[in-house]
Amino acid sequence: MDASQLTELMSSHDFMQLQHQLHHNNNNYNTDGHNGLSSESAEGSSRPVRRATRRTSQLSNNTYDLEMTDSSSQSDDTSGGGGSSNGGGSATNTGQGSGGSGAGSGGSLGRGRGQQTSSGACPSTLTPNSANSSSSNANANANRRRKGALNAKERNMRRLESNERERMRMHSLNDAFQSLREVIPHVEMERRLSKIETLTLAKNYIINLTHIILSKRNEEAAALELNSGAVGGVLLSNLTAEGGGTGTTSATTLCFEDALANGSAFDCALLAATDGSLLNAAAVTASPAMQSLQQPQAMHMQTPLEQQQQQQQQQQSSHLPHHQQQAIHGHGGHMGATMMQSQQQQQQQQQPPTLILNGSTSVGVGVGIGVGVGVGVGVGVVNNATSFADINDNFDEPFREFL
DNA sequence: TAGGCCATCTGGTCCT
DNA sequence: AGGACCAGATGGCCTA
Repeated sequence: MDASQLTELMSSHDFMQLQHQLHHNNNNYNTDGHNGLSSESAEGSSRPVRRATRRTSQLSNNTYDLEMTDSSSQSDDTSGGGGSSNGGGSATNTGQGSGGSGAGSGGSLGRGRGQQTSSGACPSTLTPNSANSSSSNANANANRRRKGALNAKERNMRRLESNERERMRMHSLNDAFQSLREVIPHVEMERRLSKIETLTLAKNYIINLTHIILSKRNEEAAALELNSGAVGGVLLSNLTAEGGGTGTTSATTLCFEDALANGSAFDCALLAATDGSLLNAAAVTASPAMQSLQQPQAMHMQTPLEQQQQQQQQQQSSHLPHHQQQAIHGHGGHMGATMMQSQQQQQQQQQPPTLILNGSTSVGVGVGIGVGVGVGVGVGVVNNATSFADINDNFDEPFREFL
């Protein structure tokens, strides 16, 4: 898959096609999920290597002359960078800075942030000149030169510090981009995603997930009506059963981590049981690409037949007694006797819905997880539960209504 | 060789 | 006042 194809897919928001492409791609690009830089460099992408090289080289080539004391070239021109002995950037600024109408000043005018008080002239360049004109005797000039010399050295130091901070800031930004690359499902490429590609894919992926959530929510709402008030599988919705004698609604947990770790089929059975019974389950098909981030060998696209079988299983399970349902397909670390006890305990309380995003973010305490071929009942106890209201504030529509 | 992408420097602006 | 943020400029690296 080349860049043009990827761009086309990104523009079409077609993540299913992306998944399909991924399914046919045997490349193990970025499958470790954590060491993106090293893995990519080992797989032929030169960008990470180049970045690391440039990090060190730039630092070592930083030839700022901290001993420069020529106030005529530095104190009078704060924007031209005359004292800088760095690369081409400062060379260009030397010609533009003193003019006050260089590209830098013009570019800042276009920023939406804040107000602009000048229309191109650089105010900072006037301050040293005005200070210079205020002193007329030799002592004052000498003091000014000494002061200017100190200012030059100090400015150089400040500039170095500022450059270092800017580098660190950009590095953190790039690290964030890398983290984003690692969680976005995308078709393997011989090179890593560029920044713009990463952002575009992330945006489209969020859009697709939103659509999935909304569609599932609609399905559950329809199922809820068919079941005459029975509480069905709920996806990120805090449904409260008011009819059918079902009592209160327990927490609903959507554990993407479980889905990712489940292997072949990663259909989340989302349970919202009032008394622990499994009434319905929603199958959420996670992205194979996302799954491949943690399990590169596993790749399973749910076929229509499998979906039908799963629906049948779900329907069968929905008629099982409580104790039998608990025995169905327990899942991994979230299952077990103690978990069941915890579930019963937690069912005594009305819990907010829980959203676990790849094991890193947790909201509230969740009860009821079923992942895999069948459906099951489990208890997911989420540590470090954050205040539900606080988390809710971090979500924008349409997700806020789900929480 | 042109174009894309990136890292870095730099100065301006805003915020605390 | 100092730091964060931003955007322009520049040069290097890579690929088609």
